[in-house]
Amino acid sequence: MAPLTPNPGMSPRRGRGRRPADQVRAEILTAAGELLLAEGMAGFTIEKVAAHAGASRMTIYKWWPSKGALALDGYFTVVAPTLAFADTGDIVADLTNQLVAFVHLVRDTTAGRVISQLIGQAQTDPELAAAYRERYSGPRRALAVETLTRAMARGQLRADIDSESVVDQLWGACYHRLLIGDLPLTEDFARTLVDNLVRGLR
Amino acid sequence: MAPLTPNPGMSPRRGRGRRPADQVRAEILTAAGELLLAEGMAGFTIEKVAAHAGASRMTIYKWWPSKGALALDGYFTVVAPTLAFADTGDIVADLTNQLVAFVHLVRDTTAGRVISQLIGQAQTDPELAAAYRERYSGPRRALAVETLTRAMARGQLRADIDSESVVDQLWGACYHRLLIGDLPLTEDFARTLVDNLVRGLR
DNA sequence: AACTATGTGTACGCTGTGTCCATATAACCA
DNA sequence: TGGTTATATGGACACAGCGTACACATAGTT
Repeated sequence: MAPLTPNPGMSPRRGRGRRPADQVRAEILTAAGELLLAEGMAGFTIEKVAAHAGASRMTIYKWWPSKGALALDGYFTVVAPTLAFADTGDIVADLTNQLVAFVHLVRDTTAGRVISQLIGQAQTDPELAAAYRERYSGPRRALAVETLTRAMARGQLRADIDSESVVDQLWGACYHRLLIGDLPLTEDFARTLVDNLVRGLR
Repeated sequence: MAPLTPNPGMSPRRGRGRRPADQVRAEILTAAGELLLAEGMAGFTIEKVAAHAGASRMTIYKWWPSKGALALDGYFTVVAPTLAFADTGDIVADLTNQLVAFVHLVRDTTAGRVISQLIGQAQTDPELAAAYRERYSGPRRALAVETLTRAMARGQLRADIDSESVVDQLWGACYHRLLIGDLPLTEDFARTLVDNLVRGLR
């Protein structure tokens, strides 16, 4: 189980001495992302990242303040953010599509495990938590709120809705199943979430 | 910052040799719970638990398979489960009360930090994850589903609701704010969650 | 009184962290 | 072209925590 080739496809290490900073940074980030996808946060150590990048630990400590920060950077390097949020004018369809896409990302790729472990790590790493909010959850929440607000303006939803709370009831519900895992995270579940909210329970 | 007295209120250690198993187990669990509330998962180590319990690390390794398992046991020892779920016949009031109580538990006591860190740890500790599901989230989810089912039988809610998904949209939404923390977890938020779902968004 | 189960103290090796040095060399500037 | 500076490198260090092993002490049981 060693699919990670040290220094993949780069010019071989030249021994001691300085290398271009950007190149080193790029190799470290790639190595971090690959290691994250391959082994998850459990096997993610500064030492391993340094080894796979053919770099020295000192360099990593110099550029990243914490293990979590490096992991998050590595994650974004490998998994493109893809923050697009289609707005076709049909809020129910848009929400459903977005949620279903999220469910597939989380279930059918390694990203789900990585996300959950990043969130897990963030519970004891304030810097990582802040970085995660700022770079990941924040922008995504903003896009969803924006879409909901437009739907309210179009009259597809009540105008007095607290759209932030709706985000928690859609994506938060998915994260709940992802993180606790007592029930499966399925496409049907995603559709049911939208249906419950839009139609109401009674 | 050393509020934890070693071996609080127990007969003093008697040096080497065997002590009653039940007594040792009880002292370890108490120490684990107190340490957890005082320092959170970050400062929770087997060594510290052993020190505060006046016990040897070996003993802990003998009885608990992992650090997470010990933490969970310690948590339940100090924070009583309190799984009661009032059923007054008014489903909206019952859900709201239950959610508001949860919000207060999580915000106004140290339990919130501990819960979030236990969930966080569970992301890389399968044994802890299983124990958490079995002993904490599972029973709580079952009680909520049961209450929802009764309300459906009484005709207060539609009969074709998937009550499991509703649980995720109420408690899961709270956990979302607890774990991500980009928006505050307030009593109003809890009320809004119930309102959104019951009335529907349009 | 003997036996067994179990807690205790101590020591060891392992992994990972975070920090320090001296050295080498790329990038920059005169 | 040559000197200066920034930065990457290897290596070493101390520290913490985990998990294990062994010998010894003693409570519970027969």
